[in-house]
Order: sequence, then C-alpha cells, then structure tokens
Amino acid sequence: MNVVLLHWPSERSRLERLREQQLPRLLLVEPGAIAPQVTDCLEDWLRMPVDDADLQLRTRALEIRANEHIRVKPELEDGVLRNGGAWVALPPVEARLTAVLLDRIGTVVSRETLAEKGWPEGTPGRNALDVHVLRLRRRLSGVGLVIRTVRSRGYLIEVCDT
Amino acid sequence: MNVVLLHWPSERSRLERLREQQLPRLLLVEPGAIAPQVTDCLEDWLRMPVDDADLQLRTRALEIRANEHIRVKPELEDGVLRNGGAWVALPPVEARLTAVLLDRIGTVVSRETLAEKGWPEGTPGRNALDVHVLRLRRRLSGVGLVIRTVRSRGYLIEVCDT
DNA sequence: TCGTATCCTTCACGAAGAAGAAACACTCAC
DNA sequence: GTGAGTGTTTCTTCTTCGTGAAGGATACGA
Repeated sequence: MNVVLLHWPSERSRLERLREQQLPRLLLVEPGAIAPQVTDCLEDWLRMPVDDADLQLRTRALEIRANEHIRVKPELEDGVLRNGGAWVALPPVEARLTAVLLDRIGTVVSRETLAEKGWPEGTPGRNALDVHVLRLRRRLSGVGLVIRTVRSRGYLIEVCDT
Repeated sequence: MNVVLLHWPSERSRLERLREQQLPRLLLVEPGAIAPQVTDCLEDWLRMPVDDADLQLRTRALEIRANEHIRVKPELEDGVLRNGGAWVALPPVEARLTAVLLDRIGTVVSRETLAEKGWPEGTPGRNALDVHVLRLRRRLSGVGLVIRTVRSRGYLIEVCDT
C-alpha cells in the first residue's frame, strides 16, 4: 500500500478525501502551521523542512501499519457487489438491502429499517423480507460474506472468517 | 490509557518491555540519535528538543489509537455483545440481564435488581432467573466473559483471564 | 460432626413465537 | 417466448423462555 504525501494545511480537502478512503497518508506540515490532530493509524505528519531519514522512517511505519490495518472492505456499486476479488450481480431489491447492511457492516440493522430501505414506496407482505434475505444469503455465500440474524433484533452482515 | 514517555536510545530495554506489554509509548529521540523503525500503532517518536504543542498532539494521537486498539471493555448494543473481537447475539431477556451486569462490571448485582431489570413488567417464577443465568453463562463463555456467583448476594460479571 | 434448611446449578419438557425454506404465480426486460 | 426478479402462501424448523424437579454446595445450629 502506497503512502500519499501531501502538504498541510494547503491540501486540506485532499486530506479529507484520503481519510474517507482510508488511505495511508503523511502530512508535510508547512512552517509555522499547526499539525492536525491525528485520529487513526493511517495518518502521520512531519514538520517541514523534512529530514530525509525521518521521512523514510515515517513513510515505512505507515506502510507497515497500513498492511496490518487494511482489510479490503466489500463494496457495492451499480448492483455489483465486490469482496476480495470475487463479485456477484445483485437484483434491485437485494442490492438495496445489501447497501443498508454494508453501510452498517458489523452492526445490527432492524427489520423495519431494511423494509423501509428495500421498498422505498411501501413494503410488501411480511415474508417478502425473509425470502429476500434467504436469496441474498445464497448469493453472498459465493463472495465471502454472511448475514447473521440477531433474533428479535434484525440482521447484520459481516465478512466470512473461514 | 496512559502514554509512557521515554528516552531513546538510552532507555532501550524499557522500550522493549513496553512493546511486549503493548502499552502506548512515545520516544523522545536524543539529539543525533536515529529514531527506531516503528512497527505498530502504539508507538511514536519525537526528536529532542521537543516542541510542547507537538508533544501534546502526538501523545493525544497515541491515546486515541490505544483506545481503538485495545478494546478492553465488553460492549452491548442492539442485542449484540462484543468483547475483544468476538461477539454473540443475546435474546431479549439475557440482553437486559447482561446490560445490568456490565453496567456494574466487577461488582455484585443482587438477584432482586436483576429480576427487576430483566423483567420490567413483573417477574416470572423465582427459578427463571437461575435458568437464564445458566444459559447466559454458556453463551458468554464464547466471548471471554464469566458470571460469578456470590452466594446469597447475587452475581457479578467479569472478563475471563484465561 | 452431623443434620438440615437454603441457595444455587442443571436438566428436561412444552408452549409460543420468530425465522427459514419450498413451491407457485405473476411481471417485466431482453 | 424465455428467464430472471419478485411477492405470496404454506409448511417446517429453530429459538426463546418459563416451569418443575433432581441434585450439589454451603452455612449454620444442634
């Protein structure tokens, strides 16, 4: 994973993008500027003018951390769900359900929320959701994702560990 | 979690201990010395003489990371109990009981309190609580938590040391 | 030391309810 | 037309949860 070098504060908006994308980044803090508070493991900073050895060390440290940290997140785009190389095409309803689940990956999403998001203009019968979850499960099994049920609470999606 | 400050390279052996213990640490690199290659998220360094603002920022960053990394406290949310990576889904009654126990983690909670919180609208037979504790114990064993009995006083929950 | 009352643990059973699964019919895009 | 996507019905399976009963552990008085 490549570490991105950028200037602070002049490239502030670029930094925000990188943070969202969870890419490792090293800020070169301009003379006189105050470094921002680092809040995750993929960010570090150096005050300019930079010492070359320091730059090397910190870049390398970020690379090491990034490799530990980055686990490729499953992504859903245009009805295509990708996870670690594999992918499946998802039909509209299932794509919407998956979007909600992935949005809160690892945490519980209630049936009500799923019904709302899956059928924006009025939900069908009670069992429709169950059946779709069933179908979704079968599709997801091919790409290393599982939907776990939390009884009387809802469902949660997670990356398969096996 | 407290960040340990230490000098490098004069306190090398102390650093090694801290690394083993996985405690967050900030190295103050003595003038002329080369900083060591950082390999985890709980370590950082600053070249002496240190700027006070920089020290603050890096210390705080380490604290934040440490809290993310070492999730010591078990957490219960939406019927899902998490503890150090592992999780279980808890049914309604057991979730309520666990909530009370975790709320006073490490201290005794009386059966009366448990009954009240577990069954907000009237408790069932006396034995129900015992049985639920039994079931809860089995579930909790999978996530490194134990419920201990304090005879004639109540129960307490704690993190398993094994 | 010994009984005994009390507290606690554990098991087995059954009712109620939640979720899973199969089968079928309808719709719509290609 | 054909096939995938979708919704419904129906049936099955699994989970939860309360109860009763058996037995172990502990405290305490005789």
